[in-house]
Amino acid sequence: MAKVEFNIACTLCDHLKDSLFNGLNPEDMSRINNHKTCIQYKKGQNIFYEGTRPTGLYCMNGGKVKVYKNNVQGKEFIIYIAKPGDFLGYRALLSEDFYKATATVLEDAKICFIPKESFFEVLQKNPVFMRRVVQAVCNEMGIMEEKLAELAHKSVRERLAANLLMLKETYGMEGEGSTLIELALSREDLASIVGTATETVIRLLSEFKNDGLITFEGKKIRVLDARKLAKQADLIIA
Amino acid sequence: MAKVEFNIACTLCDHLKDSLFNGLNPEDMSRINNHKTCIQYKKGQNIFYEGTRPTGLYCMNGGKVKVYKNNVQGKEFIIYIAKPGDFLGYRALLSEDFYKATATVLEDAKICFIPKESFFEVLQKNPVFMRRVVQAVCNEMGIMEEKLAELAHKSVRERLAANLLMLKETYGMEGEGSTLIELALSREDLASIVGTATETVIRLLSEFKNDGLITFEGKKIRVLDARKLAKQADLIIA
DNA sequence: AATCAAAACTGATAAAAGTCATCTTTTTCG
DNA sequence: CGAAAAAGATGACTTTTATCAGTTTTGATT
Repeated sequence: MAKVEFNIACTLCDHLKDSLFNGLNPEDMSRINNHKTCIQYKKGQNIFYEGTRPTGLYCMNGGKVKVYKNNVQGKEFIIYIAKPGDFLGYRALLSEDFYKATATVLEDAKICFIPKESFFEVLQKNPVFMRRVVQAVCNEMGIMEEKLAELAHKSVRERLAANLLMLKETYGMEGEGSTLIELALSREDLASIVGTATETVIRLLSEFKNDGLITFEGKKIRVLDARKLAKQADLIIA
Repeated sequence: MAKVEFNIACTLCDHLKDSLFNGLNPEDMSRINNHKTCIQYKKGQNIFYEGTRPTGLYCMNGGKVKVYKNNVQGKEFIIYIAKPGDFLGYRALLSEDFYKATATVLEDAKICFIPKESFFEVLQKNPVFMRRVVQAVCNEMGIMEEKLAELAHKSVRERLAANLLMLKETYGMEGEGSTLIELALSREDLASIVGTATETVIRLLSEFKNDGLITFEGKKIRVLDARKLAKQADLIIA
């Protein structure tokens, strides 16, 4: 499981359009580009650990990474799943804090590392970029507030349904016709997203399947009836 | 319940030292000061509503304000309780978004309103201030991640104990000897903080009281045995 | 002080979800 | 390929917590 380096110019990156780096002026772009290190990771490898200090920013070029916290009993809660174009570990970096979560590769990933100094330099010189970062962070916060309320007052069934819909939206292929969740999650990982026990997820998934709301395609899940699923999630009434 | 204006120079504000405005240069400080409007609110009044657009930033000068989301069935989840020195509503403002929560006065409050334009002007002109705001936002996010994991995997009893300790730390008087939670919360509000039913909070509180962990003083709660409470919260083992 | 409303409390019950044990299927890897 | 491990699935059982219905207490108002 050795780390393999690769290289791609940021300007040629397929995911630049989805990234916060999009629209950066050439000077700043090359500052990022010239200082980055790009590494290929295999499934199961860790990107960073809870309790350690960030030394830079990770920028996803391929694959999927889960960011999660472990509680005392070793139970995992997945805070989010990073996809290409996403930044990783910026929260701890920007608040000059330890990592409060661990990041582990879910699907073989290509990730670029930008040293703290380079990132901060661009951030300080470029108020427009700073503004966009702030906006993204605050957006993220809004989503987390939503999740908090959901976790506090929705049943596991509702949360599972809601998360399946979210996963379909976020990791489905582009275009409206996308119904397949392009992410092979284990039942255990799904449980860690929803905040419940693995057995409960298994039972509910097979109920959803029996009711024709979803099907399993290999390790992936296809949403057959998004509307009924939304009803299960209590997102639409009646 | 008419709104009553008052005025206090920012430089003379008792809570400047706890605020993100602390350390602002005189020019920026007076820009904020000259454009602010300060209003006294009574318990129960609303500061802003979920679904509306922010037009500026609120800065707490006195009292307490709860920021919460209502779910479909009308159940409330309190995201945080703002105290003097805190900013209110900056998340939606910075992400150019609607308010995703409602703010209601818990204890008669004095709140200053800074128009969007003035705030953004200072933010843009002053990268150090911007940096501090970003740091605060990211810190807040770290706390919310913690809350998410707590909500996902801890029992109601553990969460209540943890929240009582948090309330003691945050709203107790300064100094180590502070054991009284300086905030008269109804059982219903406490339930909305913990994410449970009012009856459950009532039952657990009286258990905690019987076990000598807390006492009631009027409408307030005093933490008698923080160590045992931390044990109940599963924060320390054995 | 009497009245009313809201908040606090109590008990009974039911539903939801976790845990544990076991079994089957799939995947991994020498 | 075949053994071992991991993931998935199922059943029985228990615990936790929500819900409902009702009572008591407190506080506000006239």
